[in-house]
Amino acid sequence: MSQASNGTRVVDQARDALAAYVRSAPEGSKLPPERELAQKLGVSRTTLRDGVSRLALLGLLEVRHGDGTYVRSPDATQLALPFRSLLEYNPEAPSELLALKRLLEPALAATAASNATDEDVAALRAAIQHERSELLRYSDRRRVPRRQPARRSLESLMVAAAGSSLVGTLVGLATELLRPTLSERLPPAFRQLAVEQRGAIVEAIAIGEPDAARGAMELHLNTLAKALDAVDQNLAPTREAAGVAGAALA
Amino acid sequence: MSQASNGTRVVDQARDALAAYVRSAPEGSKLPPERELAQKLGVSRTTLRDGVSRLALLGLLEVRHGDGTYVRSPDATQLALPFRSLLEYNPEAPSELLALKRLLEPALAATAASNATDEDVAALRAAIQHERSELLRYSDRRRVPRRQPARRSLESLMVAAAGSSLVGTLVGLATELLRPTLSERLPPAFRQLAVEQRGAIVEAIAIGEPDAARGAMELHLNTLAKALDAVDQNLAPTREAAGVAGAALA
DNA sequence: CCCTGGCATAGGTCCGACCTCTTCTGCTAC
DNA sequence: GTAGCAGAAGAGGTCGGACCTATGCCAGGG
Repeated sequence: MSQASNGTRVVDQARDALAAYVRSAPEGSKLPPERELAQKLGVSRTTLRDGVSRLALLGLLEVRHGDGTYVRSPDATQLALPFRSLLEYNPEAPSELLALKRLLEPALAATAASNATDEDVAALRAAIQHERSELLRYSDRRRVPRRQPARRSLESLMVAAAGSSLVGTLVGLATELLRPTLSERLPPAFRQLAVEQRGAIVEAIAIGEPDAARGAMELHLNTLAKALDAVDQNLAPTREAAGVAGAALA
Repeated sequence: MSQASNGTRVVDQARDALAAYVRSAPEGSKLPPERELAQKLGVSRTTLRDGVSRLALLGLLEVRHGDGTYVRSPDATQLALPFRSLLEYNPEAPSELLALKRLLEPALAATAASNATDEDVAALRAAIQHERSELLRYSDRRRVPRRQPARRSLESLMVAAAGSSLVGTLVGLATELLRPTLSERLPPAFRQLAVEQRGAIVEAIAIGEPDAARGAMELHLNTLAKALDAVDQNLAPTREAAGVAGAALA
């Protein structure tokens, strides 16, 4: 195992024992009560709780007050926590997240285009259709309402279509961290263009053309970057970025 | 502040209070003892320790047994922890890490070529020279000795030259996680080629040619990927990967 | 001058008690 | 018979205090 794990501290042993326990347990299963588990591992409940807390922070466990502790599979949402604290210090975070997406997502879209199943394509189209209908319904309001948690984003579906890889996890992470900034700072008029660009990505994936998907994604992210830059300089972003997108589409 | 922070749990309040404390404290400063700090925040020492443990896991604090708790600035090393646990499950981790590096590092090398100062270049050349001498000294041994902690890797210097960005952090992270696998699974004969390829990258950065740096980095990573694939299939990697590198150099 | 030993202080672990929340159960009222 | 509420049971959350162990510092002896 990793050499960073061992140590003379009891809590590390407890954490490793717990990690081994969790590894062999099925997703969603319930752990024994803390008192019982502590006795079984030969440590105090305080120490056990410390170890549980660390694994919970890593997303391997979910602790529910009054109910129990459950085995979870870590995903981007859990990993977002450490990154969030890191990015809170940095005012450049949005542009850096976007830069990261520009490096990763074109490749991810290409992979998705090669691997997507019919079900993936159906889900992607449904997501786009949902975005379109949402756009129509709330086009006259300033604030976009809270999106339904059940509805997965285009990015997460793309990640699924490309296969759950490290790159996919990072893309999901960056997307989640960037989402609030985009919805706050970009004018609503931009959503129309963004949705259509995302639709183009989906269709490129649907017909299984990696290069087309890559190009469509690059175009989309370039547009977003331009818009964000314009907002940063207190300019009206609509004209310039829309012009860029239009020229590229022609 | 983040809405994920608040909650009815005492430990969350303590953690937030601590985070605020840490934010305003200078790097390297020492926190008050746990007993005192717990009383000051109005929570028990158990709860305070839980909060401290979480911030330590995020890399914002460093706890030293018998000494004290110190304020730290989070870096890639700290962020590596959650990722390490995530990647321990995945046997495909090395190839995925390498895939990530292939997406990020060429761009990073290009940026470094545009931004590197004379001091950066000097440090990069020194790092390469050190790798060369190390190669000579230990060329007849199987194991490469533990590298000096004071000596920074080519990657971390490149990150510094490119400016400390999110992409740089991720590259440093991937490099650190991948290092043990590479040193274990790649034959020692490969180090000679790798060092020379890295030297080419450094010289491209030195003369300020982004495209050359990008290309040199792509070549280096392609070679690594080929070699790793060959090892995975229990083949002798030297011939094939060296051939690829030679062809690309011609 | 260096080394060594011990003391003060810091974090690490344990215990046992109590609090709060969730769930389930069984009684009660309609 | 069913809907709804109250209580019990059991889970995690918090507490305070005791003791263990590692570190840093300083005095004393070589």
